[in-house]
Amino acid sequence: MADLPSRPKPARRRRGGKRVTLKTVAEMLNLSPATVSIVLNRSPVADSIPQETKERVFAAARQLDYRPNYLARSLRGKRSFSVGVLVPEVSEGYASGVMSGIEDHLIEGGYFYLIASHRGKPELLAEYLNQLEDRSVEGFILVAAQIETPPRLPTIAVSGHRRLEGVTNVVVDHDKAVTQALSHLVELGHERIAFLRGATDNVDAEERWRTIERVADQLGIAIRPELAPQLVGSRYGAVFSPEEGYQEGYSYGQKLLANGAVRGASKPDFTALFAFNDVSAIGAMRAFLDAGLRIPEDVSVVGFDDIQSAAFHNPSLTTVRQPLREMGVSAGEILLQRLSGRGSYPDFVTVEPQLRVRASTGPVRSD
Amino acid sequence: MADLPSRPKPARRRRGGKRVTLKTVAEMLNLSPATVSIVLNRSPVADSIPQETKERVFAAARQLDYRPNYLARSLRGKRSFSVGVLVPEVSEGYASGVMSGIEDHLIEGGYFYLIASHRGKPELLAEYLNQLEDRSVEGFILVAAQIETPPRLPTIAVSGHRRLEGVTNVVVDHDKAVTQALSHLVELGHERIAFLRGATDNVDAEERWRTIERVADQLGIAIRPELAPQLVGSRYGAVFSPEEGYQEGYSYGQKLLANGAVRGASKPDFTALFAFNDVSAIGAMRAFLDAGLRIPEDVSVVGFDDIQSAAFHNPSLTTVRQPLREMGVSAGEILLQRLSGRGSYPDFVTVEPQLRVRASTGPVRSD
DNA sequence: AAGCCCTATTCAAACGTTTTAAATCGTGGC
DNA sequence: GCCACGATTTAAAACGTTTGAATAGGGCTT
Repeated sequence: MADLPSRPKPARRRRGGKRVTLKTVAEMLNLSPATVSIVLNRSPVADSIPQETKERVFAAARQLDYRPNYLARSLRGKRSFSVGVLVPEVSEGYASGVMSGIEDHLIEGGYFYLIASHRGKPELLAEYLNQLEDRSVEGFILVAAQIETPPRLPTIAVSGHRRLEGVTNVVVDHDKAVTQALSHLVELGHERIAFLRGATDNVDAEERWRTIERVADQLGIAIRPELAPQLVGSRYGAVFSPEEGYQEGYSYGQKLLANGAVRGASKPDFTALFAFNDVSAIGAMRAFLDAGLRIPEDVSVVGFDDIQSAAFHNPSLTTVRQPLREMGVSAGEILLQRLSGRGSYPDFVTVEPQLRVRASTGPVRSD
Repeated sequence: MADLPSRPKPARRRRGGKRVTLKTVAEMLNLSPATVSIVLNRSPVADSIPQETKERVFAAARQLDYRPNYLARSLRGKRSFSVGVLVPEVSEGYASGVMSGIEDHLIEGGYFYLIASHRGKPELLAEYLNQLEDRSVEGFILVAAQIETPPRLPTIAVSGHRRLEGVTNVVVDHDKAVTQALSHLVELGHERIAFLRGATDNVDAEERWRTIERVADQLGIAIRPELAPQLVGSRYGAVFSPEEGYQEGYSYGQKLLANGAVRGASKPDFTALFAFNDVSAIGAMRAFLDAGLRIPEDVSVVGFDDIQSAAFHNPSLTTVRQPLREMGVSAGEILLQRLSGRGSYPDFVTVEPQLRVRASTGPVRSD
């Protein structure tokens, strides 16, 4: 790869205008295609071929700029060196974060990936799984996808949750994530905390909420249902767009202010918000600011994910970072391992969250 | 597609455990694979096949859940129904915006796409172009990629600039974009305007700057070199990351404050900034805010792109929206047309920018 | 009855690999 | 002079499809 740029312009087509194939190379050397193939692939049988012949083959291949035909090779060898990646929407921050990591090991390992957006629709997801299988992908990486039945091929689910036959789940350690966030608030003196719960169609929502209930209980935090509304999400059929997420966060922020309103007081009956994700946190912050509240003096806000803009918001957002890129890297890596087929594979791979303390959280003020 | 979910679980493998192939179907019907293929593909020759036979074929195919093997079909037919997409980095906002549109028509047209990130490195780009060509893609879509020589396959360049043989460029109308932005500032009374120029490795930088010089001249705006520094960008070899972009915007914001400092005054010698893009605009805004300036009272800021977080920033960012998704849609559409090979194709396709006026711009104050 | 055109279907090659079993060819042992 | 043998190399099948040429049967014309 390093020497590519300096290499002279490749021929790739023979003088006749025909593609350079194994046969072309073989004819040039007065050998058979079989021999050339064996040498070029360094197949075990190549041991019995004298060094001198090998060198002739390599030289000829280089001279003609022979490039094996992938389709033919895959057809014969039943390996396509491709995997399918299914995301809700490529432009959505969570998915694109994960995607950026997927590539790392896959391409090194000689794999490329085909992408499709399922837009949260189960029927589209099913359809694409079929189409990609028809295209002979060797495995799948699913990001934020709900599946009931395991695909027929080796599959890695990023932030999946179910234990399914043949599926490896790459998940963030929710217990640690939630504990970090809530402990941070507790240390700052917060006791009355509001929450935004994830929508039912979000793969992480249920697990995370269960964890929150458990950890809150351990820390002695009471959860008041009217201050823990569940986001609706974009539902099946809608395109997942961050704009909608912000809007939803905004309106739920207003809702929280209404539900937590204290007669005669300018401040609501909670001092902190733990949102389901950064997008909704930012929307809610905006609602708080618009209502004349100060952040973090009046209300502290904690998000989840650490999307790109979280750090550059004003005020910058304290959040639990999910290492999206690393999760993508793991997914690619594990799929590669599974495809090379050595033995067993894990059901779950857990990655570590990290609390990023920024400007949106501060100590409780008792004025 | 609509009836897929309700369809009973497909067999896809025959009782023997062998894949269902054309031959399987043919044998079941006592016909030859050729006939089955002709019928299933509705090839012209199928006219001479009686309706009754056709129906038998369709029925058998459905019953066995026959799915043609893509690799075999592509090998034979020399069409892979795949295209290659090259972006700087999938998680980068510009690229993912475009990507989300690319998919629309491609998948409808039976195409999938393979993605790779060139990370701004020409040698990686060249390498991937080769690898994808080896994989028999039928064409390319390049996003924010610098190429000197045209690829061997039909290519659409999104925000390319050069006129290259075989390449269709999808570009935003820079003249309109710049005119809208600068007119807006002029209408607000701004005369002393600072700029951030795009880095040399950015495909849009040169074109946009030339346009700015021209339009500024028309509008009677003087460009002062010390207030129009050029961003350095991530240079070849670095991963394109928004974080770096923000940081760079921040430090260039500080630089502008230094260059534009007026002895004894608390405000700099410019009342507005037209940044190269939203990321640098947001970084610079942060620098201004940190320096105690108010936005837009002391300095108005205009960005470019309208990335997702522009609207939700505080203050929200006035910017020139590039219809990224639409540009992706166009790219996919045009490539599809070119692949289906009807006649000639355009060199350039221009899309319309749109000024989004938000809270970061306001009238000049003379206090 | 030969020739001919239709209709319905099939043959066989081709796409470019990989792989297994087998062919070829000295060579040395007996 | 025969045979086994190691060392090289190859023929041929297989992967699953598409397609242009070919076939078989039958009815129709002259």
